[in-house]
Amino acid sequence: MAVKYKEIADRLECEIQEGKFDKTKKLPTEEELIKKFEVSRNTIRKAINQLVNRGYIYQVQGSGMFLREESVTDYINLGSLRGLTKDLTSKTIETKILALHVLEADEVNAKQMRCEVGTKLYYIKRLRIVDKEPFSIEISYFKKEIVPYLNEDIAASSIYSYLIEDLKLNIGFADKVINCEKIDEASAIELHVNPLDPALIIENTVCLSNGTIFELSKSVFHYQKAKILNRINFK
Amino acid sequence: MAVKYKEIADRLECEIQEGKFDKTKKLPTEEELIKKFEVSRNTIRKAINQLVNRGYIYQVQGSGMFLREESVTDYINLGSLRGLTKDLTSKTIETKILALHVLEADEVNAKQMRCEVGTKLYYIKRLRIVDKEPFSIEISYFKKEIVPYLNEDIAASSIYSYLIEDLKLNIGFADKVINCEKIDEASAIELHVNPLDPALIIENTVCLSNGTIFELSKSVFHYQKAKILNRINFK
DNA sequence: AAGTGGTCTAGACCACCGT
DNA sequence: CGGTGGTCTAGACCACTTC
Repeated sequence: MAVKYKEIADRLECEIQEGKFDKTKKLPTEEELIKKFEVSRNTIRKAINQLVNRGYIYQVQGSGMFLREESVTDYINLGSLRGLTKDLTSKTIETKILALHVLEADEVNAKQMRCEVGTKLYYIKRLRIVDKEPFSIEISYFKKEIVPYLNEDIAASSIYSYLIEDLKLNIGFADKVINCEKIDEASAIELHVNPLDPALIIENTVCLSNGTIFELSKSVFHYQKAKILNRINFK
Repeated sequence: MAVKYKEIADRLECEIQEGKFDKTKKLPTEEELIKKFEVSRNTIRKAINQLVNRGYIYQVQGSGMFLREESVTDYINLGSLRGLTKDLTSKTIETKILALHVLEADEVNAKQMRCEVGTKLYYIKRLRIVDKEPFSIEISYFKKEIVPYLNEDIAASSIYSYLIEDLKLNIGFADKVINCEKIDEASAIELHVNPLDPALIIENTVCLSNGTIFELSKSVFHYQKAKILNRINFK
């Protein structure tokens, strides 16, 4: 990581997940953390800020830092990069690759990804299976220019781990559009729901830190199995 | 406001919305903003951070600060406090109060709001109408202890403006759970959709800065009219 | 009044982008 | 290489909570 505040944030995140502060639901004071990690106050506060933004804690002026209530159910977390694998920890997750090949951007794609028609894109269609039952259909496009290589093994495990750890991509920000539709016929069959049943849909546009769009995806979720959680801070 | 970085963030937000940087899609450098607002670099960076978190801009090390693409369509913004009125600016929005009274928390309410059974709650049911067509049904509970007074006028305009500007509540954070169901009969009639059509649902638990839950709400949206946008930063 | 987080300043050095 | 953001430090003072 090499950056102090992120390292501290990650360590504290681990401690929180291990239940270290569950008894009191209270974290050490800034002062104590400054001594523990031997950094300046600003650095500690930046680390804390990460935990606040990740939805773990909240701060109360004059009082301290407290754990937020844990969500009991398994939710899809909008703010996390690594998808289902990290969100649904209590479940078994499998992935079936339905398609994986390179194609050229048509006009629709090109407009959405702000690139030339004909730009090479990886096209991937995956069925996600949670606890042995179909959970979602995900269609993704990656710019080949940015993700030069992909295979079934990578697509079956975690694409994002590959992008971050192996390709060292710097992922910057994303737009997620959520809505709800009557499911299309093909998806209904694959997700084992009836035609015209509802479907929860997330369309995702992801950019590198420098602002370039590199991925577009559309996920169709089983309406009875998927719930999205979003933790928001107003400050 | 009284706090410099928020004031600067708000001023820059206005300038962005007015289209001041549309030509270049680039903001002034930190250096320039420091001179313009006569504050330290940290303060400017805190202000900028607000704009990043609000989804307006992104920063590129070594290069500058740039506007994010605007979303063309009208979306519900998960991260904003003021609801529809601010999200759907191009539309006319009306609110019909279907119910507004005080009741005592039952066991379900009490558990969700972490309060005693019998705690006094405002119960509000509203139909939101966008461009003359039914858009959503919203059921909210507010702790009377925290929101001692509410009336139809307030509930028909913006409850949150009232809470913030008049009651001076410090709103801290919220959990939003989004899912998709077959609509219930009553809502179907009110939203003018067919029974068993899909419905987009947001359940919302809102806390004050000190961590106390003060509101619980459930909104049922017209599945063809509501789209949610969430802008996420990974840093 | 003591404890704890929130805001702000001034300055140093590093990392990355573009010319 | 100059320009621009990113990280980090040290210290001051304020605002709120708790007792």
